[in-house]
Amino acid sequence: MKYNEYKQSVVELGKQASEQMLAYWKANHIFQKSVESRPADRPFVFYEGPPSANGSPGIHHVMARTIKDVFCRYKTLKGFRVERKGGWDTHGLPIELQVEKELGITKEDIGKKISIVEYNQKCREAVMKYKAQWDELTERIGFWVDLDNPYITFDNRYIESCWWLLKQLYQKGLLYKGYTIQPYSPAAGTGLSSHEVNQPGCYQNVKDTSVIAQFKIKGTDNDYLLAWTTTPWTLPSNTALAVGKDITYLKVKTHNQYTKQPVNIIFAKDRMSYVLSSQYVNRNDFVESKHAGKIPYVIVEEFKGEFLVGTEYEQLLPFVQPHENQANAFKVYAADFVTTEDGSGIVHISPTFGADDAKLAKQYHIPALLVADEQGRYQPTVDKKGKFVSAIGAQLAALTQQYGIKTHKALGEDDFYVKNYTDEDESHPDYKSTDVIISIILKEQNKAFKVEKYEHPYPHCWRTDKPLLYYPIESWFVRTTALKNRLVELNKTINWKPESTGTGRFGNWLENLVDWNLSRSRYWGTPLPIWRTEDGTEEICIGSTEELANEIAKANAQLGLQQPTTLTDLHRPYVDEIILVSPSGKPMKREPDLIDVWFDSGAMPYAQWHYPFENADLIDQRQTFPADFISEGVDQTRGWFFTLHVIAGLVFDSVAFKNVISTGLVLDANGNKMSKRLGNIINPFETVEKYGPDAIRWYMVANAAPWENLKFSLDGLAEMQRKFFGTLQSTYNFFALYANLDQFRYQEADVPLEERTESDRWILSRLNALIKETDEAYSDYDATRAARIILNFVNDDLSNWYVRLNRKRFWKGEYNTDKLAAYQTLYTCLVTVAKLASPIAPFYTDMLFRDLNTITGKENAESVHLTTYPTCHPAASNPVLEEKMHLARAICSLAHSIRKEKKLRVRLPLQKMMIPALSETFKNYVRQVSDLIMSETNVKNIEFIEDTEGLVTKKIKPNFPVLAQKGMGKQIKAIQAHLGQMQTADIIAFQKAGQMNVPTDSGNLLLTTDDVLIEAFDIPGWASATDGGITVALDITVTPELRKEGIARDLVNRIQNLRKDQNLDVQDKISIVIAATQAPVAEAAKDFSDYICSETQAVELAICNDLNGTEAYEIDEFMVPIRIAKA
RNA sequence: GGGCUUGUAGCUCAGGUGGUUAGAGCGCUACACUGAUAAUGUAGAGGUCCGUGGUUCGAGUCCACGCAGGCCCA
Repeated sequence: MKYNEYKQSVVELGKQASEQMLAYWKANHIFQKSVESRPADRPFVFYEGPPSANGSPGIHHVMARTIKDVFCRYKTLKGFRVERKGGWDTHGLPIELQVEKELGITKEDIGKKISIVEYNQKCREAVMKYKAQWDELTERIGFWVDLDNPYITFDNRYIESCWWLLKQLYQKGLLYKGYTIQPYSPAAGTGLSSHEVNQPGCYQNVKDTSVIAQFKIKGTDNDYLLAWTTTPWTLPSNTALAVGKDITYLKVKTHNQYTKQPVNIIFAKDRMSYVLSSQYVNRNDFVESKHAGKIPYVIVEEFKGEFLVGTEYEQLLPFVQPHENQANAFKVYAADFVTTEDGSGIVHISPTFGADDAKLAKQYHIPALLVADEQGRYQPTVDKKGKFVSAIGAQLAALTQQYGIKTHKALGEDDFYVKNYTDEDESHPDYKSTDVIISIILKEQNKAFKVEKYEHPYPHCWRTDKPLLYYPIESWFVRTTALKNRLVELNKTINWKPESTGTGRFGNWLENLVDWNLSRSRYWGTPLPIWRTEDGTEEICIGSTEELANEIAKANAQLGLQQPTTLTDLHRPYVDEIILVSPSGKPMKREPDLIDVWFDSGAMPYAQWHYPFENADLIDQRQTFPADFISEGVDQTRGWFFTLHVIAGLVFDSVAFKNVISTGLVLDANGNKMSKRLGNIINPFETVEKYGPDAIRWYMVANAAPWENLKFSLDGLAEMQRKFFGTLQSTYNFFALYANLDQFRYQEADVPLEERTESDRWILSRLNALIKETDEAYSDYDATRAARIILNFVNDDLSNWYVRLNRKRFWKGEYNTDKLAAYQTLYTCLVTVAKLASPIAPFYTDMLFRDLNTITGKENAESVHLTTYPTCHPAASNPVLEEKMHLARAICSLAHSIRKEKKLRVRLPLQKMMIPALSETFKNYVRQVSDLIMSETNVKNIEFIEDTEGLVTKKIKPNFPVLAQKGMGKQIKAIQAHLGQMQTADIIAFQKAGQMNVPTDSGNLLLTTDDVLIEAFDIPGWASATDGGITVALDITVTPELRKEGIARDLVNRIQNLRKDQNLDVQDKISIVIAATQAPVAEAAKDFSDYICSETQAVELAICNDLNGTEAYEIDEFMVPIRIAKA
C-alpha cells in the first residue's frame, strides 16, 4: 500500500477529484451518512429557498448554492444533524409569460383560444423543463441537498398547507379585501402589471391641460392655497392637500388674472418664477409706463410648510361629499413626496386616483371621494370605462350650459370621459376635453389661478395605445401593518450577514411596511381559497381539502347540485367551478384571484412538510422551525426573506430564520451585469467542466465576501486554483514521495512535542491557531475569512517556510525519531487542512483525506465529511515560538535584500551577520533560530552588537498610543521635536537612565522608556538594512576562501542542471570533467572536490585545461566548460 | 426621488477601538534556488487611500456635503 502520487496538472487533478469523489459518495451514500451519523436531537435547521426550474441555472446559482453548502457541511463536522430538503418554486408570472410566448398567445386568449386546463398543463410542464440541468449542476458542484424528496409548490398538499396558513390569517382578521391604485387601461378593460408599464414606448409625451387651482382657506376672505395638477379631471375627487414640512412657502397679495379679483395666494417660494410668470411684476419694481397690463404683486409672508399643516379649506368642486371620516377631509397634510421641482409646491390629493395619494389617505384616514351606485356600493367618481359617473356628469353638464361653454356636441351626464376613449373628433374647432371644460368652470368660479398646456410623459396601454389611468382595483391584502411593530422586533433577533441588509434594507422596509397585496389575476398559481356571495356580504375562507369537501357536500344538499366533493387538482379552473353555500343559503363563488407566488415560497417551512396535516410535530415542537440558517441573493430581501418573515411572524409569532446570508451579484470580470445581450454570460457547466467544482467554490468564497458583488474572472479563478490547490498538492506530493520511500504509515506513537524540532512545534502552533480562527470564522458565517486564512497557512507557513526549511529531513539520513517527527508533523498539517477546508472544497479535500487516511488508518472514517472538526489544543500553542520564527523570517528577508543590493548571490557564503541587540529577549530569540537564519542566508556566523560598542545609530520616536493614553496628546508636537534632535549617544544615555525631562510650553514632562520606541536604524560603515525596527548588517568581505566555496557551490548547481538536462535519475552516478584555466576555479574544484562529488553523485572529478567544443557556463566572473557523463 | 452598498497599486482585495514609512496576491522588472521541478524563493518599481470641507497634536479610519458605480424600491 502506497500513498497515491499525482503527476497530472492541478486542473486535471481537480477534475479527477470531483469525478472520483462524486462516484464514491454516491456508491457509499456518504451524504446520507453525514446526516444520519449525527444525533437526531441535535438538529441544525436549513431551508432551501426554492429555485424555479423554468430556466437554465447560471453561474450565480453556483455562488448561492456554494454558500449554503459550506455552512451545512461545517455544522455537520461540528456534530449537528443537517437535513436539507430540496424544493422547487413552480408558480408565477415568469412561467406564465414564458408559456404565452411559446404558444404565441396573450393573457386575453386564455380561456378562449386555449382552455385554462390546457394552459395550466403547459405551465406545469414548462416549470420542470430544466430540472435535469438543475439537478446535474447541483450534484456536480457538490451541493448536498435531498433532491429525491423535494417539495413542489404546485403539489396539492403544498397548496393545502398554503390554504391553511391563509385561513389562519383570515381568522386573525389579517386577510381583507381592499383597494389599491394600479395602472388601468379603460380601453382594454384590464389592469396592467408594472412590468407592462415599463415596456419601451409605453411612456409617451403628451400635451395635457394643467391647472393651478385656488383652494380657499376656510374663514378667510380671499386667501388661497395653490395646487397644481396635470389631470384636472381628478379635481372633483380632491379631499386633501399636501405640503412639504421643510419647504418654504410664500403668501403673496395679487390679483387673479382671469377674474381680476384680489387674492392672497400661498405656494412654495422655489416655484415663484413658475407661479408668477411674465404677466406678474413685483409692486416695488412696478413702472406704469413699462409694465402696462401687468399685474403687480407683493410678498406678504414667508413660512415653513409645517405652519400650513392642519389648515382647513373649502371643497373646490362640491359635487359630492365624502361618505366617511369627513372631519379629515379638506385639510392640509405633510407628505415627503412633495417637491418643488414642478407645480406650486402644494400637491392636490385624490385618494382614488394616485398611489401616493392613496398611501397618504390611508396613513391619515383621509376619506376618498366615492359615489354610491344603485346597489348602494361606493364607487370612484370615474368608472372603469374612464367616464365620470352620471351624478358628476350631470353637474358638469349643467355647469357647461350655465357658463355657455361651446362644445363640438351636446354633452349629457354620460358623456364626460376623462380621456378621449371614445375617439371624438379632436380637430373639431369646438372640441373640448373634460379637462378643458373643468378648467373653464374653475376660471369662471375664480378657482383657477393659471391654466396652460403642459407637455410631459404619460403612460399608455401598450395594446390600445390609449392613456392609462391610475385607478383603484380591488385586491386581497394581508394586513401586515397590524403587526408591524412585532415584525420589526422579531427582525432585531435575526443575525444578518451583512448586518446592514438586516438593519438597513430589510429594517427600513419593515418600518415603511404597507399591507401585502396578495391578489394576482392570473391562471397558474395557488388559488385564493375564499368564496363569496355575489353581493359580497357573506364569505368563507377554506383552510383544508376536508373543509372544502364538507362545504361542497353542504352546497350540494342545500342548492341541489351534483358537485363532486373531492378535487384531484386544486388549481384553476377546477376550484372556480365549485359553488358553495352561505349561511343564509346564497350561492358563493370563489374570488377569482390567485395569490402572490411569493406566498408559496414564504410558506415553505410548513408546506414542505404538508403541515399541519402531516408532520405536525416538526413545526409544533420546533424541530424544523425556525431555520438556523438560510441564504439567498440580496434581491430576495423583499422577496423570500420578507415572505418567510411575515408568515412566521403573523401566524406563529416567531422568526422564520435565525441566521441569514444575503449574497451579492455575480458580475463579469469588468463589473458588468451578465446578460445575453452583452454575451458575457459564464456558463456554469462549461466552467465546472474546465476547472472542476472545488476551484470555483474556493474562488467564489475566498475572492470577496459573499455579500459583495463578485467580479467573476476566469483568470482569477485559475490563479486561485494554482495558488491554493497547486500548493497543497505539491506539499502532499512531496510528503507522499518520501513517505512511500520510507514506508511511513503513522504506525508509531506520536513523537512528544518537546522532542520535535523548533520548526515542527512552530508549524503545529500555527496549525492550532488556524483551527481556532477558522472555527470562529465559520461560526460567524464568514467563510471568506476562513478560506483566506487557510490559504495563507498553506502557502506561507506550510509550503513556503516549513516544507522548504525541512526538506532535507525528509530525504536525508535514516528513519529516526527526527524524521518520524517530520512525517508526523506534516501529516497532521495535511489531514487537518483537509478537514478545515472541506466545507468549501469538498471534493479535493476528501480525496486528500482519503489518500492519507486509507494508508495510515488513523481515523475510522470513510470520508472527511464524516469526521469531526479538529479541536484546538492550548498545549500546542506557542506564541513565543511564533514570534521567534517571525524574527527569523524578517532577518532573512533583510539579509537577502542586502545581498541583492550588493549583488552578492546567495551561493556565495559570507563570513558574518551582525544584528544590534535591542534587548536580552530579542537576543535570545534570535539566537534560538540562528541556525535556520545562517543556512537560509548562507552566512557562517551571527554576532550581536551591544550598545556599548557605539556602532549603531539609534532612532527614537514617540509611542503615540501610550502618550495619548497618558493625556499628553497636546504635547506630542513638542515631544516629537525634542526626540527628533536626540543623537544616538543621548538615546543610549536615556535608555540607561530610564527617564528624562522634555521641556514643553506647559513645563517639563517626565518621559520613561515606555513612552517611546527606540530602533536601531543603521550601522555606519556596514552593508545594512532596516525594517520594522530590526536592523541587519552583513560583512561583505569576500575572502579567497569564501570565493572558492561559492564557486564550488556554483559548480554543483551547474552540474545538477546538466544532470537534469540529460534526464539522469537521482541514483545515477556520473563522472565530471571541468576545464579550469583560471586559478580560483581550479582551486575551488580541487579543494571542494569531495563536496562536489557527494552533492552530485559523482565518482570522479577531473580537471583539465581545455574541453574543446564543450559548452561553458558562467560562474563568478569566469566561463567554465563542464562535461558530465554517466559513470 | 428614497433606502442600502461600494470606491485603497495596472487587476483582485486586506487595512479592531484614529498614531506618523498604507499592506498582500496576481501582473511587471531583476535576481536567486534546483533531491517539491508542469514547482519554488527574494528583491524592486508601482498610491491624490473618489473629491471638498470639518473635528483632532495627528484622519485611509470619525463627521458633513458632494461625485461615480451597483442593488432594491418609488
